Amino acid sequence: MVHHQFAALGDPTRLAIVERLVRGPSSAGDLAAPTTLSLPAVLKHVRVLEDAGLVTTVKRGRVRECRLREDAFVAVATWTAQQQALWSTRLDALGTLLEDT
Amino acid sequence: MVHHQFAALGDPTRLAIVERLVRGPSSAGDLAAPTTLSLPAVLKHVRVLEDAGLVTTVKRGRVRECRLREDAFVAVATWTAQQQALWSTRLDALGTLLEDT
DNA sequence: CAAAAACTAAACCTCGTGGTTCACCATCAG
DNA sequence: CTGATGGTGAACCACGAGGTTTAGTTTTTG
Repeated sequence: MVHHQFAALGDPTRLAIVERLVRGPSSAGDLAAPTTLSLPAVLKHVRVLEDAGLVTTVKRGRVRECRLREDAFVAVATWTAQQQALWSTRLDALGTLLEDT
Repeated sequence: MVHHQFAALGDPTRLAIVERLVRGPSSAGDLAAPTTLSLPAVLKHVRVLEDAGLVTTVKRGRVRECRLREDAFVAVATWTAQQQALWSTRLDALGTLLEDT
C-alpha cells in the first residue's frame, strides 16, 4: 500500500529528514539539531517514516541511529513508473485509434 | 516543492482517483460514482490534486472533465531517482573508504 | 557514585483535513 | 418553458496530525 509512503513524504519536516539521511545515517538528536522543533516531535516523525518502511532505526547505547531504506524508494519509483507506463500506453492506444478514423 | 505532490498522493481516495484517471479522463461525477463519498467531497480531492499540479480540469458545458498531467509524475520520479542516486553514491564512497582501511 | 546526555512516555492543546448537508446556479433534454 | 442533471459554495462537525511540556529511564562520563 504505497499511499503510506507518499503520506510520510508529504510532510516537509519528514522530507527534510529524508534528504538529510540520504547523506548517511544520523542520530535522532543530530536530526533535531538543525530544526526549531523539540526532540520528541522529531522522534515522532522518525517513527512515521519507520512505519512507512522508509527508515530503519536501531538503538545503540543511549543513542538511536536512523538510516534510510533503499528498497522503499524502489517501491515508490516502481509505482510512479508503472502509472506513467499505463498512461502512455493509453495515449498510444488513443493515437492509433485516431489514425484509424 | 515536491512535498505537495507527495501529500496529494498520500490520501488513499486521491490515489484511487489518480489510478482511475490513468486509464483516461473522466467527469467528476464518474469519479464519485464508484465511491461511497458525496460529490462535493470528491470535488475537494480533485481540487487538491489540481493544486498539486497532478491533474487538470476543464469545465465543458455543465460537466467538469478531469485528466492526468504527466509532467507532474516526471517531477516525482525525478526526485525519487535523484535521492536514490545520492544514496548509492554515498554507499560507493563508503565502500572505497572501507577498501582503503 | 553522581551528574549530564539522549531518548522515551504521557498528557495535553490547536488547527487543518476530510467528511457531511443544504441551497443554489447553469445547462441539457423533452 | 420545465424539469432533471451535474456541479459549486458555504456552513458546519469530528478527529487525527503535529506540536508542546514535563517527568521519567538508561547510558555514558568524570
